[in-house]
Amino acid sequence: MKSTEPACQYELKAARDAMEVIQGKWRVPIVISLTYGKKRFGEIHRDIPDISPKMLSQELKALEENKLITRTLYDSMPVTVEYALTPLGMSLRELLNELRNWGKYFRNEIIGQL
Amino acid sequence: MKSTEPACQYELKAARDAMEVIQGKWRVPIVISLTYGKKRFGEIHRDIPDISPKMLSQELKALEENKLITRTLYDSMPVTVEYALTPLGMSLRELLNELRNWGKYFRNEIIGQL
DNA sequence: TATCCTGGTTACCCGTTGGTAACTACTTAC
DNA sequence: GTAAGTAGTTACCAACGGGTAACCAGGATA
Repeated sequence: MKSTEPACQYELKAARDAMEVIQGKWRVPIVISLTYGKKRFGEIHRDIPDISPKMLSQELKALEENKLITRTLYDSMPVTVEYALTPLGMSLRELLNELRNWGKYFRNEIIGQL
Repeated sequence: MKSTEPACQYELKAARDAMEVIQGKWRVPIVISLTYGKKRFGEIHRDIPDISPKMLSQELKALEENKLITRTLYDSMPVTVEYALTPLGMSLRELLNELRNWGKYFRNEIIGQL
């Protein structure tokens, strides 16, 4: 009996890399919010009303460290900050599409039956 | 200023549904292992050497509850148990592909630069 | 002078996730 | 009798993720 799939190991590592970046309750929602265009802190917050400022700030930092978003500070009258997806962040589009598609499918198949 | 994207709310919910099912350190690896065909407990364990039997058992139960996999017990000489993807589980293929593709891309773009 | 807007930070707490080690039960092989 | 392979279970514990509430600073507005 084959003990393991050799190719499997490499595929597993790639999937884990991706999950590490996406993992957690808030990163996917934040990135999705930014796919509609650059936004300010408060605008993202209004897109995701149940996130606390602490988590939003923390997760934005993590996304910036992973080069998925940029943070731009404007020295306007009431200091404004704009967050935007980098090309790398935008490259998540397809993955996020699949995520949403499958989420809808799953809801119809399983959750809908309850 | 627009306070929120109306369509965004529905999209966010779908993505969250999907993430809830996939979330955690081990579910994606387990499902990927099973995309290579039905497997026994020990075979999955050999595909994912760093998972403990406790976690493997626990996550297999969770995946079964979400109707992604089936568990079949065979009354053979040394009791064997086979896990296999359901059609719903197989419907994750595209999502998992995107996950792996993006993981490889991310590794090249970011991790590779370090 | 007080309040609101901007965009956060800090301290504290709790529940879940996941890790380790040991143990179970049955059968076959040495 | 002892080990090894089947498929797990149990108890105990540490770390992290995330929630709440309060607070901060600067400028504008009333």
